[in-house]
Amino acid sequence: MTEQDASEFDDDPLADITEISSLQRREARRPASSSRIRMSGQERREQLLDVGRKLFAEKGFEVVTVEEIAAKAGVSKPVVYEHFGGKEGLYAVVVDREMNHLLASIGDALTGGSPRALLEQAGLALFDYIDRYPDGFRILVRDSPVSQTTGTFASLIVDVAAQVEHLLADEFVSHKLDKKLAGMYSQMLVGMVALTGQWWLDVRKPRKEEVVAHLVNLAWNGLVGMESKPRLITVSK
Amino acid sequence: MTEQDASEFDDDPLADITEISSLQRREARRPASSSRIRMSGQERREQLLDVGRKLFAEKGFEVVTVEEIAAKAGVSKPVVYEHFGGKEGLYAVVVDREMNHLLASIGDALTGGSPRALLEQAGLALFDYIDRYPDGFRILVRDSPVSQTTGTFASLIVDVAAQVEHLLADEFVSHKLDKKLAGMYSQMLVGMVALTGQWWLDVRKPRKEEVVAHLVNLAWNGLVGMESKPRLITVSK
DNA sequence: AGCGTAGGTTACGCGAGCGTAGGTACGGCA
DNA sequence: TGCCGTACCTACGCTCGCGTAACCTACGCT
Repeated sequence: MTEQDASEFDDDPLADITEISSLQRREARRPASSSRIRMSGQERREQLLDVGRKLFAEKGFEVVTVEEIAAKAGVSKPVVYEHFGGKEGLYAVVVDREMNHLLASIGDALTGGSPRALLEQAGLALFDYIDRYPDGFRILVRDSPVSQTTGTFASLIVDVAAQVEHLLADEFVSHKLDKKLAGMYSQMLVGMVALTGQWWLDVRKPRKEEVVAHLVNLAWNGLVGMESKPRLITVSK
Repeated sequence: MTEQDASEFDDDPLADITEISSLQRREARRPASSSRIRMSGQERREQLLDVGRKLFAEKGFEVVTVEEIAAKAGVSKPVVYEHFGGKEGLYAVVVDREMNHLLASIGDALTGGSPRALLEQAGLALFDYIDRYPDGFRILVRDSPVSQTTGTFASLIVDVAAQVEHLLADEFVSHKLDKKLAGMYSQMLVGMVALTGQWWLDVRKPRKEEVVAHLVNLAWNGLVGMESKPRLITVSK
């Protein structure tokens, strides 16, 4: 239990280095003797971001070490510090980029239409993002509801829930429903979607369009059938 | 950014010690000089569990240190090792107990009735638990969807989702719906409830019965209006 | 040829946190 | 009254991970 599993770091310093296609070509026509790869600053930066994203997604911020990141990138620690000033710096950039990726995707998808169409489009956009950048999504949901003390970073879920709350509130008032309920229902919707997304990340079984269709189905039916003062059929004990 | 906030540990070694009522009485009739408290093994064990639960809930497993736990309990590190063999040991016991608490609460509440009544009762039981043991709930949801590599411990959400899946599957077949969808819908329901629970943990604003009523309302309407082959109204781009 | 610079490297200092060895206070019991 | 066990302490060793100082080297440029 106290043991870490070994084989974390490979012996061959080249085995685990993330591939950068253009770079592979560049290195291919080199004397085979010079085994060490030299990238431009920009290339290295991008590569470190890739490596970091993957590791953070797998193990979480605290558990990942700078040495680990450097090793997987085939460089030594100071390189990481050179580019990002440390683990937090790298993490911050990773999170920021993913956040922008995601928000842009969803923002683009929200091109008018009926509320229901909006819902569908947002769902599709989200699942497209999950499909394309699973590691990013893993990171964004990981330190999300937690954040309180742990993460000094932005919390996706909280942000999204706030946005959804706004949209819902408008919809509620135009349907003569209590606006104060919007916060609660946004939590329900976001939680529903977020966990389903995490689940789909691993199973990938129904096509994402199908998942979104069911998601929308549940949410929509739930919302149109909504009562402002629902009663429980069982008496409170 | 790199700084930790100070004032983690108090100067007064007694200020932060968790109170155990029976013990306070015992100590009250002691010579005031002996400031150090001596508990029975059982008492100390329970107290350490209390302290640990609270800290784990606040900061998460990795961030909490054994010294911190010991300090807050008013003892020194070896005492913790004596009882639990380390941080992981203590954590394991905390999680195990909370898990049992919760499952017992919900299990007790599931005393037959219509499916809808079942849903309501389970919801009420869950929110009762959240209400009574907020720290426990925080811990149980924290390392839940993550688990993959990080947590060697049981994952509440996964377990619960599996249970819900079973219940749903039965219900689905009797309504001529595809049984394979049960897994997906269980994720939706569990995610919905879990995030709403976390949210309510902090705001506590609508009474829990009301929250559950809305939760059931959304879920129930969503499920009865369920289509086996929902279509998206927007064409897939 | 010489040299500046970009992209590295090795090697170390340092603090935090884990876990343990060995000793102390004290109450009950022969 | 002396012994034993239980609860608890101080003090240390060790490892790991962060961050930095100082040095290296290939390559383009004039």
